[in-house]
Amino acid sequence: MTVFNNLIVTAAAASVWSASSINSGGKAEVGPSTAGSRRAKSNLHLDVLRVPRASELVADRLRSLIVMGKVATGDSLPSEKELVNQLGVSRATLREALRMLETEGLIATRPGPKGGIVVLRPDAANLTRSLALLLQLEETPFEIIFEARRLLEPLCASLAAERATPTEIERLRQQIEIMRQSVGEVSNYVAAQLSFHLTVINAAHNDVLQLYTISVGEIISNQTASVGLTETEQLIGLKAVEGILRAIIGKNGRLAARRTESHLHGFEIILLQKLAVSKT
Amino acid sequence: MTVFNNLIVTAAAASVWSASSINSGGKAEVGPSTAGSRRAKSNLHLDVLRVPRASELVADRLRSLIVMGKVATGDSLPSEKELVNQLGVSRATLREALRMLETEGLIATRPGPKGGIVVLRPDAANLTRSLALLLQLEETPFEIIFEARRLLEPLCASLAAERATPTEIERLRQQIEIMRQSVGEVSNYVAAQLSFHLTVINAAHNDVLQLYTISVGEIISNQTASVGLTETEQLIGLKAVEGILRAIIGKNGRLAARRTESHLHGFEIILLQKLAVSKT
DNA sequence: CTTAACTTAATTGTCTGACAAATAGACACT
DNA sequence: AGTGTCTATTTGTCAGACAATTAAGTTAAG
Repeated sequence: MTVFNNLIVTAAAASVWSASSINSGGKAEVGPSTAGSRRAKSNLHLDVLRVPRASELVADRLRSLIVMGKVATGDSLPSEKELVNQLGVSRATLREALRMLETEGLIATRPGPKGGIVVLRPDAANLTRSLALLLQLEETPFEIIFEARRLLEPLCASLAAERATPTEIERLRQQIEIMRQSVGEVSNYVAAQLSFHLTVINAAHNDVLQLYTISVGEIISNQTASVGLTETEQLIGLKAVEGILRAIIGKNGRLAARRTESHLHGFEIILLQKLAVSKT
Repeated sequence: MTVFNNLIVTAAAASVWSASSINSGGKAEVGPSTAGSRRAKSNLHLDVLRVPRASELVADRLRSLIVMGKVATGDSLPSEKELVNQLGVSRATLREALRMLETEGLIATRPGPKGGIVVLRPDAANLTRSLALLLQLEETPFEIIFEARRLLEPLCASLAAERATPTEIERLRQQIEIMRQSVGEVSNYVAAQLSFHLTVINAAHNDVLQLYTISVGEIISNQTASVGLTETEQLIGLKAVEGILRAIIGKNGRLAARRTESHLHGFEIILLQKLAVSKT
């Protein structure tokens, strides 16, 4: 159970990985053979010196406090006045740091007594925002996003079949029961189905996969929240999730994956049709 | 080829504050049955009113400009002075907005003439940061992160086998050639292998999957960049990627996936051993 | 002619002090 | 019980000043 010590890379250098972002081109162009300079060039390679701003340093310090667990979720940080005193920076600088941490989903601020700076527990929402931004800029089409979910969620279902605890299976059962009872009331039905999916994803017991699947799912449901479902469609969905649950109970990962895939696929077809209609 | 219109959800709803957020318990406790109030309670449900800050509105406006393509990547936004004039807000407010956009990876600022506010093309790095933050807070163990990559990258390989273009296959060939020539020079070898992996991931032609696989890969290689590889290990790796390429050329998705999985698995075992050693 | 040192101007980075706005609580009034 | 009013606290915004950084031009020395 080895745990990473320091996953977060402070904005310093450019990460080796995404050398030239998503643009597949990426000529690299590393060669030090650009010119025949007279003076002998030493091979010593120095990274460019990034001079950090005060506001970045403040953000780093406060972020450390939070991820180190020095302040618990829900606790308040000292007021801006106190932080200004303790850190020895101006309020403007401090506030710029606070906006950064806020954008990272680590804190929230509110005016008034009893207000102040509160530590949050970041959830998948930030991941979703980052992803949405990138997809928007790439003008990624619908179908690609659907495809990604159709590949990821079955993976989760497969793992869930191996790993789901009795408690989780019981919860899945309850959620199906709620779905059955709320056939006809679209918003309740949809909410219950969402819970079912989330529980399956959770039962995969892999945080990374879980976060990914949730965030691609959030993007889709943000876009499709408005479309309704007929009662027939709801009944079909109900049957599908029952089949998924049976596969999970039977610890049949392949079957769970296949059923999840076809469930999602069926849904996507319906959604795409309705969206196409509502656009005209 | 339907494309989403507006993927980005502006921070509006989701009253981060007292909504109990992620606290797994999540009893919800919404029921309007808390008391037997005499006066009839209407069922009307109103979301809490989020009063936006000026700085948030400014950030939204500028973000729109960028994602709408009104300003191209690499271009400069007007200087702070001009923006202050045009938007009618104080410089402090503007600068808080700029820090938010900067945290989102949309802009960078630099002092001096020829400096200013330049528009960036966000890449996977932000996604990686968000993910790293979440994993650090959850204290997600090594093995889970490895597992995620071991599930995602074979998926990419499988898709790549179906979809890789001749150009991409040619590039893969070249990268293997570079790997072969740089056996013995660890850093060059590792860089070439990285390029190979990135090209495979690219060839899957699914942006979402691509971004996910890259970001989990970045997290891993940020942590393991320091460990070296013996010449024997490099030769094993070389054989492995040759096998993957053959499977891709043969359009055999399953085989490509299986070989990628075992390649990664072999690597992980080596890495975990070396990390365990270097910790003692 | 090349190189080094200096000046200049443009832009972001930081600081200070002030006031506005939002909010929780106490208190008086009906 | 409810409603309005005051008060104190905290964040939100503003205005103005100066410091730090940097690109380009200018001058002087070799």
